[in-house]
Amino acid sequence: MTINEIAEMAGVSRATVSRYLNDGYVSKQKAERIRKVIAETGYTPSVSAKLLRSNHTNLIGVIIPKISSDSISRMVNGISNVLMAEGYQMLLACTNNNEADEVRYLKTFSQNNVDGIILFGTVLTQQHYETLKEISCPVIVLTQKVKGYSCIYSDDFHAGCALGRIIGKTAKNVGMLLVTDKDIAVGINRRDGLIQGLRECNVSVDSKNMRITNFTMESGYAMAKDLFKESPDLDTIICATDTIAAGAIQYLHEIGKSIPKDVQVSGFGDSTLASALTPTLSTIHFYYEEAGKEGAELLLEQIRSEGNPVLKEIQLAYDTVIRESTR
Amino acid sequence: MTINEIAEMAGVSRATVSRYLNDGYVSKQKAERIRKVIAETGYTPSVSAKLLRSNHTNLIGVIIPKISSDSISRMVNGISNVLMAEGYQMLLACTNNNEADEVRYLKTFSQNNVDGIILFGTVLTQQHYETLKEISCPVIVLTQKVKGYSCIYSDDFHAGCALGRIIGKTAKNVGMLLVTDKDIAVGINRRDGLIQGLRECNVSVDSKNMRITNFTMESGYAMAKDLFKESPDLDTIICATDTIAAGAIQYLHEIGKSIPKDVQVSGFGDSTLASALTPTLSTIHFYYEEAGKEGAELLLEQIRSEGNPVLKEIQLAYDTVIRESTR
DNA sequence: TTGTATGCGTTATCAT
DNA sequence: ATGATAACGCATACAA
Repeated sequence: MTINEIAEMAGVSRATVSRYLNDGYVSKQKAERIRKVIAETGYTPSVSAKLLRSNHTNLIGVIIPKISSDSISRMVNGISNVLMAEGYQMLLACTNNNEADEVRYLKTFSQNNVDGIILFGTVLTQQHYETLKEISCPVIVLTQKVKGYSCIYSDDFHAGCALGRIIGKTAKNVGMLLVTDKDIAVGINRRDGLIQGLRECNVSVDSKNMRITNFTMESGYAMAKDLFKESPDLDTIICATDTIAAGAIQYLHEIGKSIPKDVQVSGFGDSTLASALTPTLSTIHFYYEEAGKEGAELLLEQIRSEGNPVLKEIQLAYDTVIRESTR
Repeated sequence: MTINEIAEMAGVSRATVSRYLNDGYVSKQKAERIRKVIAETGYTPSVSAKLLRSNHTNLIGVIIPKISSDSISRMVNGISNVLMAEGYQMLLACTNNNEADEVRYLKTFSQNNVDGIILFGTVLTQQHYETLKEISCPVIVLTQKVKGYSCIYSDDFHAGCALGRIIGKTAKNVGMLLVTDKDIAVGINRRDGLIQGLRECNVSVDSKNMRITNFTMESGYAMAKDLFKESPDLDTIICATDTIAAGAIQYLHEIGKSIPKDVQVSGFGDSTLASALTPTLSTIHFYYEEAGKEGAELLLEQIRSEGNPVLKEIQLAYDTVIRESTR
């Protein structure tokens, strides 16, 4: 079924059918004839042909570091809802934390003429910046603050402060399970916020009691073990994510430490995991779904106002969620 | 940048450039000239235009019921890896368990000329079958067995048997936390397998000790509560998914039951959750990532052999994973 | 081996 | 209000 056949069947020109489909600037009678033919044939216009002319694809590329993450899937969910509602489709690329793949997908998406890109930032290299510059469509960055681009991020620093202030009240010997400081939001901001909050309670953390994990439960377990080999008398383990905390808790169970009596533990992110753990995990709640929603809306706004780029930075709120794993 | 400009700059016809890009049926010298110009300009062919002619998009539509699920994200990961490696892109649509949306996305994808569709089946209605029939591109169904379509599914029934046989050895009063029996794989097959396995141990389950949950932790919690109000002396809770089991465990902790001494608990799926819970959860491991991989490969095979449709059913293996939550 | 000409299904411009 | 016609960027049958 093409517009030509419809036109012929309705006894009008294809231009009229096109107008019927778009402006609607058609006489009552012809409109009715066209309507009928379309209904009978079940004709739907070719998307490719339409796009060849209009030069936009209604496709949005979304690049995420991994798919099996509670926080990421919540954000993607927020994005997806907005996009679908607005008639856009979501192209999802997963890099499995491979920075080079991030750059690669950035290029692929750009070549495929997506109307916009949402990049979940983790570590942003020089490569990233160069590729971003070459890209013609709007890009917005999620979870990291990056100059020159619209971005949505959480207030990791102050969330860390808030959590640090609470935990600091009942902490003496603190160990920290962190992530690479190449990740500004999670690696640096959370750490610095926590340290600042603890300091306000006159608690300091010796750098020998800090470990870098790679975001996984296994690595949380391993580094907790390592930490206790170094300092067996730790009474507090602060983790950069809930997943890491889950690994730490596993280890503490294993060596028979009671949580929070012997050792208190905290996470970050308020994942499903956090309330399923025993004891339930004290953590920071971020409005991830909201972040995704805002991100998608911002992108759409940017797409629609082509020419005058609307650069915006949106910082989302957080809540401290105190459960059973802290004293 | 269009193929015309490249042709002009290279001093050849656009047909030659096109051939260079596709068949490669071009003389050395001209090929070199073209290569150079393309390298200089950074030209990439317009996808839309190419597709208008060739009528295929290199796009694969994937429809999933929800994104924040361990099993689903593992399968999607498997799919994604294969697709990306083969130069396809993945269009992801999430229905949030809304059956009508499933049908809607099936149509949308079809209209957008995706080359193939992977449908994560949950509940398949008459609507689904009718829409599937109208769709011209290959479709493969994941996690459910459906006649007339290629599908990949786990052996839920026998997995249930195996688990039932093990748990049956130490069970007397069994409660079950199930899901709707509209979901053949999870709702019926797992249940029937479990019951069969238990029966082999001369354990039977009273239907008054069964509850239907809606896949969530909250619902697992609520139905466990409901179950114990009915039968306070249950010594075994068998759940249709790990997530449901997590909710049940939460409730058992709350009422002070010791796991597995007082009550043993089992799940299904071997999610990350399963090893993070306290006690760690006995469950069934399914090769989800493998399922996704096989699904994507099967779809690609089907796309490439257009005309003679290759209908295949692949049933994946399972492992029983016995951890601390069972006796 | 190369170039010319045509068509893919739309939309937009221009007359009428 | 409507229809003819030209573009969009590419691939391909055919001619050379």
